[in-house]
Amino acid sequence: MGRSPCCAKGVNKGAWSLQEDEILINFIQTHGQGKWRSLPQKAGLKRCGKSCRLRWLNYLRPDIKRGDISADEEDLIIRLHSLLGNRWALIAKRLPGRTDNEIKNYWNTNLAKKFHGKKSKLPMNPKPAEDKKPIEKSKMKAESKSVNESETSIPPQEFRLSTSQNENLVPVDDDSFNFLMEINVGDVFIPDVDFSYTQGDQMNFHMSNINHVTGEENDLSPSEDDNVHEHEMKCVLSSELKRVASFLELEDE
DNA sequence: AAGGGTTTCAACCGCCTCTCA
DNA sequence: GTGAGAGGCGGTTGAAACCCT
Repeated sequence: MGRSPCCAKGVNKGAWSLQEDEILINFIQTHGQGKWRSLPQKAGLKRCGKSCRLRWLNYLRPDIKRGDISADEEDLIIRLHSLLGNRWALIAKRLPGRTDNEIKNYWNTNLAKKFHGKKSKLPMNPKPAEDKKPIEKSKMKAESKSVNESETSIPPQEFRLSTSQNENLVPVDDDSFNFLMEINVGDVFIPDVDFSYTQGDQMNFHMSNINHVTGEENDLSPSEDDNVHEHEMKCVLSSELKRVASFLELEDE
């Protein structure tokens, strides 16, 4: 009947006591972390191994940063969430000392309401004019020329930022995937492009709400020219995602 | 002060992926 | 190549804290 339960009966649940915390900290300090399933028994804790892992990673780890999320951190969370979606662990990797659980909670309690249903309305950092380089549609199409023509359909699936094995990255896990933002960390900029994905033979592709150099609202509404075939879209997205992956240093070692 | 509603966040649950024999 | 076990992850829950009347 499926997998065996990860936790044996009789383990403690709920909030951790100070004594339990001390036992876990002492054990990990002397033996290191890992082997979570066997840890409770070895440490003498009446806890599930996964519970120990979670307690350590989310609360007891010495490098946990306590205190409120700063404005900079919030801004980064917003931008990364726009790019990565609910991939809290990935987002947390970009915020030293913050845990995926903390970021997830922060998003759900503070930011979700703010941005729910507000595509392309994310705050933008004003940038010097020379840094603004919206993708040109003509360039997009030119890039799509290299696409493997034999590939005719892409099943909806989760895209991966890892590019080491899949030369052609495959979007998308949602009805839409939005590059909503202009990433501004380091020297890499991801232009503010909205890729609307429609399941079927074609994707409707259009750039929207591009924050131009002047800051003026653009009027690039979808048109015939904006429609590209799915595999072309794949190529474009692949190119963009590689840039993102490179920027985020998320590619496989 | 009381109590009812709302918010917060630590912890749990269950599925997915990875690793190794 | 395959299956089992362990780790990782995102969604969800629920107790405690907080707020409002």
